[in-house]
Amino acid sequence: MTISDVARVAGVSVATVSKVVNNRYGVSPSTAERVLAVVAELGYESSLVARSLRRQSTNVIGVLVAEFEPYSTELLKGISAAVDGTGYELLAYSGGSDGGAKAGWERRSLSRLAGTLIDAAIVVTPTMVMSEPVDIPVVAVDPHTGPEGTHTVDSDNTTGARDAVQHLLDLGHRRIAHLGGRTDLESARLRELGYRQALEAAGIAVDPHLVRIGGYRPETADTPARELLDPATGVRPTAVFAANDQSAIHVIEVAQELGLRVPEDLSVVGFDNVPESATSTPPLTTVAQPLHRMGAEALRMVLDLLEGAPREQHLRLPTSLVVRASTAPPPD
Amino acid sequence: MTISDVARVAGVSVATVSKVVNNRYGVSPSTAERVLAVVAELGYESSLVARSLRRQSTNVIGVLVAEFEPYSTELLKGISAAVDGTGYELLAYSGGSDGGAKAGWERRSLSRLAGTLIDAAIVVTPTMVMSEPVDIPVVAVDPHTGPEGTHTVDSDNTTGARDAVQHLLDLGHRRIAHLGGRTDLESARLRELGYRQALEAAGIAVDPHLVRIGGYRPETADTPARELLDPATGVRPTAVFAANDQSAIHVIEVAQELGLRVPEDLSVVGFDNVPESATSTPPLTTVAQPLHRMGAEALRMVLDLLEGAPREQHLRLPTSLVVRASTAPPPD
DNA sequence: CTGAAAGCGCTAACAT
DNA sequence: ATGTTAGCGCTTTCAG
Repeated sequence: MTISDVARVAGVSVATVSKVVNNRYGVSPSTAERVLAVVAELGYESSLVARSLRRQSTNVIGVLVAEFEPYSTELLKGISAAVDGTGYELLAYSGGSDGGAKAGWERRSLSRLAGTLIDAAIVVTPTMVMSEPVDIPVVAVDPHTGPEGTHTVDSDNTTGARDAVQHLLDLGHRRIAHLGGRTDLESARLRELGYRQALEAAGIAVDPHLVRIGGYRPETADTPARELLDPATGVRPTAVFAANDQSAIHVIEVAQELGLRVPEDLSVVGFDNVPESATSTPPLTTVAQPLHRMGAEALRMVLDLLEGAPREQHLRLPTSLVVRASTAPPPD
Repeated sequence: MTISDVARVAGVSVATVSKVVNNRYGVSPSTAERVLAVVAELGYESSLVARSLRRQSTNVIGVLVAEFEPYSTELLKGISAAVDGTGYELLAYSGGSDGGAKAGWERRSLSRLAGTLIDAAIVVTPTMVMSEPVDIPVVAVDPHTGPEGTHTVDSDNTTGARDAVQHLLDLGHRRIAHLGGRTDLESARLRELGYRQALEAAGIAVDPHLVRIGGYRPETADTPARELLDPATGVRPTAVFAANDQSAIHVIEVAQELGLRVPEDLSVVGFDNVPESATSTPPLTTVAQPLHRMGAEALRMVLDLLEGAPREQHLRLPTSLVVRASTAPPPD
């Protein structure tokens, strides 16, 4: 079903059909009507691909993610709600499958889609500096290098992390471990920073054995979580602050597998407040990022960029602590 | 950054570059090496659009949704996890914005993407019969007309709904309302059927005043929810079985706004078990659909179709009741 | 082994 | 008002 089919059936040239479906001047009402009838009859819809190859603008915003997991899909919900009524459509592309291991997926995806398929892009947790700028507006959410280079939207990771650890300190914990995030992400660095700041402020030295890299994903968090909770490794922490909810939930599962009760024997705090954090057993205490709002703001920003409106290069939103049932005073 | 740029810098023709990047025969090792070096240096990545216009296959599976809300994103998580390691990439397209009101979005989106951009499609809650079959494999999740025509994946809506209502009956409820779903979706029809069956089996006549159309969305559910709970409309129900979680959560909000306590004054049951159902206050009792698995199965099915493997046309997965805190015996 | 040329579906100048 | 033509970036015969 191509434009040629329509042209043939309607007895006109493809150019005329193109003009009609794009409301261009220079076509008689009668022909336009006839063409429109054929379009409706055949159910013709112009190919996004062919059109975008020829045109400069497609009216679609790309959302580039490594994979569709709780974090990116929450963002997506916010973006989707915000795009409503703007006339733009959304195209979410996951080009970094295979365990999220393929570094540089965002540059690849951007090259593949930009310039043609999408007018602008929101890229979620890019792992690299977007050195060579593409020709379309790009907003990064939770970027690699933190505020610098491209436009970004993120939340106050340091303060959020400090609040999380302070909550554990207030409960009486002293041996607090940190299961870090992805070393290539600024957010992970800042959360660890907040962890260290909170401990220092409380006059507690950071025990290097209690700080591990969890990688943000359940699979990558498994080994470090076991090491942290293994009695053979040293004195077990009474609490774990994990760098995100997915790894925090995995810590709970590992703990329970090891016969530890949460929160009686071990307190666990996460980060993000994805909906899944409320469904774990016990429900997870976590630092909430305003993910829907972050998505909406990223969309707003990329739209402004598209229209040439001036924008601050960075937007940082506040976090808030959500206390649920995975934290309690330490044993003894 | 196009193939011509690479060709120029490498001092070869575009045809040669194309052969190199696609591992075609007939290129001397030395040229290939030189081209590859330029590709790496320039960070060239072939345009998905241009390539797909010329080729027949793109190795990307399309997921067509009206919007990114809790239901479709849960499916997406399952699809995303299942695509990992298959070599395919995912492109989720939301073409039905503007309140999800634009009927026929799935046909439009399919026409725009099929044949070029995507090799196959999973379409989520299509509102129309996909009469004119496109030339690519399509699997529908929770379709309009129920098992018929295209390949489908869904869950046992009738049994699930019966279980939900039976749970309320077991608690002692007799005046049980139903806030229905989207009339254009088979799932909504079947859930209402289950509701009626359960009441009939218990010897309770269905009160027409207690059955309203909620449309699956918070906005569309608002008015019918208020009518259901308005004392002026008649004797208030002691329980509401909503056709999905989003509208059930909205019922809880409306009830609380009206000064009703959930579950003391009003019990509420939802359907789907999206993660959000656990975060409402109180947490929602609901019928769980295996959404991740449904997404994974839909992907598996569409991949089999792509490879010409024979498949049953319909796959129906079981539901299960998840009892949380939004249900209790009726007042008095 | 390499390049010239055609063509995928469409739009935009430019004729007629 | 309509049609012809070129060309978007790429792959693929087909000559050289």
